[in-house]
Amino acid sequence: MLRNRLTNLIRSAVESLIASGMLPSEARVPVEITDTKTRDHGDFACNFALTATKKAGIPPRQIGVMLKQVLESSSGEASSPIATVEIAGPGFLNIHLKPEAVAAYVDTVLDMGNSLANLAAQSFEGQKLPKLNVEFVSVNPNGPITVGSARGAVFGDVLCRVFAAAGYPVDREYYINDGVNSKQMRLFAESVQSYALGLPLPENGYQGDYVKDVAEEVSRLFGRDASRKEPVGWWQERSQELMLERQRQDLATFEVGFDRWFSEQSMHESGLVTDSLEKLKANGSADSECYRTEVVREGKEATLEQKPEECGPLWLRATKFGDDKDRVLLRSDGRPAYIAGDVAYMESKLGQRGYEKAIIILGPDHHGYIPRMNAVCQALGYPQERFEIIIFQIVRFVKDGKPAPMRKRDGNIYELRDLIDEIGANSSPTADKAEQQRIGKDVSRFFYLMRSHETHMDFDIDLATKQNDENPVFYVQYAHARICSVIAKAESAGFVRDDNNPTDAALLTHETELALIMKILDLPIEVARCAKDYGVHRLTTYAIELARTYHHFYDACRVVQPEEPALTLARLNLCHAARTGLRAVFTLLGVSAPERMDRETAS
RNA sequence: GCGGCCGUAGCUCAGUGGAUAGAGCGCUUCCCUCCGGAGGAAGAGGUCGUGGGUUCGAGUCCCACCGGCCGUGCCA
Repeated sequence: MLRNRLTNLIRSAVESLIASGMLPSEARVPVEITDTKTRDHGDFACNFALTATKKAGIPPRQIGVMLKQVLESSSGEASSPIATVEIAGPGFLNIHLKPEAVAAYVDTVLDMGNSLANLAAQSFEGQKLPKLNVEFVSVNPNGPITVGSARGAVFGDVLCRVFAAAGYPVDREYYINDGVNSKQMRLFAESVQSYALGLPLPENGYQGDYVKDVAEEVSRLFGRDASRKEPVGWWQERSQELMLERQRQDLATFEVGFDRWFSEQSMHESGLVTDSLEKLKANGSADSECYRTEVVREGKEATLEQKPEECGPLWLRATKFGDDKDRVLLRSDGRPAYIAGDVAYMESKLGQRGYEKAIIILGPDHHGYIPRMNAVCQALGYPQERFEIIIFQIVRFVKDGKPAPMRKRDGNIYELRDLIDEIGANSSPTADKAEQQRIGKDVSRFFYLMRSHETHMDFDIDLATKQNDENPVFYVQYAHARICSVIAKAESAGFVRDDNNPTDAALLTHETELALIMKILDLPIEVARCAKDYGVHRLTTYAIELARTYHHFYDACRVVQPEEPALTLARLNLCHAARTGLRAVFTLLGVSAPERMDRETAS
């Protein structure tokens, strides 16, 4: 919007200088509008003169002078938002905007309403955006959603919300590792069975309350005596189903949802696994020749060596596609290796179901996976650009200032649901369960999202559960509650926003008013950037900044003033616009927008 | 060994190759005749791990080193 207009203005100014011969055509470098750090540097800055100086062969300040002339000569026209241009430092153009041009955007924001974030799509205009499949979480159905996997869950969730706002068609998917031959799933089933029937736990069996929960649920649903007679396969099916249900519930509480829960086993049954392996054999990427290829490194030299191997397994020749070693697809006895499912799954996404790009979000223990999966992608004949793995880094849990194991005192795994419940109970002891979960969800989501997914993160459990004032989500939500309160106050004084009765936005001239408008307008730009570089944590920073900008405005400008009805209405509109902006970020972050916040006073 | 990530204020961390490096918490002051004080204003606090390089310009990009965390399977 505002930035686009400025970019276009400067671009055409450059063109006119080139047309009149004052700039050589080589000077046609991209125009970039940047933020300024202080008010002294204007509302926006442009570094064109600095970036173009070399190609133009003209000193930066001289280019600046020419641009200033062109831009200011047209600033008298009503369509130009530019008031003045200054040349500063080595050759920055500091652009000062007309206050009324900024103020006019309040109406734009109000018109957009809930779809404000969708303006991000403007940054991708003219681009064909690929149809995306984003797979994330995908925790094995033999364990709960832990506080560790929760990081990937919120990250993936918000990333998908951002993609959608930016205009990408996107489907979210959860991969269920439910292969019937899985040893781990069998052991899990046996463990559940032991708990349910009071038998001794198998060696290395699964322990913990969640296993007991599943066991009790099986007994409740099917009867202890009836289930006693059932074979392990029956237990496997039931315990897997119930475990998945628990995961689904926890994710729902966390406001993370999926378009599709995709079963690994279904691909074995439908023949897709076999078909995909045949495809690899047919195109020469897989064979059962009697050798094994490995990359051998000596210093910086790397060579491919073929080593003798007993005949039998079906090999994916992954080394052809940059992997370190070839991978077994079918074991010597004909049973598929795990990666066979991955091959079929890739084929399902990029082939069968026609997604133009598949993204997988994985934890830090998976980066050995990247070259392997890239090889799978290429072996199936798909270009590398159509597949991407995003790794989020580890969450380290800290308690009492020391690294803490991911288990609670009673030895149970720290589940996401425990975290949500603890935060909610501590911050609002007397609220009902649903309200506590809402608070726990808001705080934990925000906490996870504050850090970049690609950096390590210390999760201080004491901090998150006890000292809630330190969590900025309350600061941000308070701004929203405050706006609601002001709007209610205005209403009781007889001031109501009315689309049919336009207000005079030009009355908004105070520096904090203009700063607030410009901050709201930044939202679509932030969203577009997130869609490009996946840095969704910046949305939390943005939310805090927007809240702060509102508090500044609130402090400096009184909204409800019966003796100034026109100004009151103009400021009321600004409040609505700010609330629109806050709600838009909240929606992206999956954080609620409470209209009032009542602190429980600790006695 | 190989690979990934990190090192910025006392603590937890932001920071798009741009000008005087920011925020929250903590610390020291101040501000309700006023729409919610979960707020605002001011102050103290920094060799951006070290050393080179790239360029008009580096916390940001490249290389080396130091320090920390993690991963490295014919497992699923």
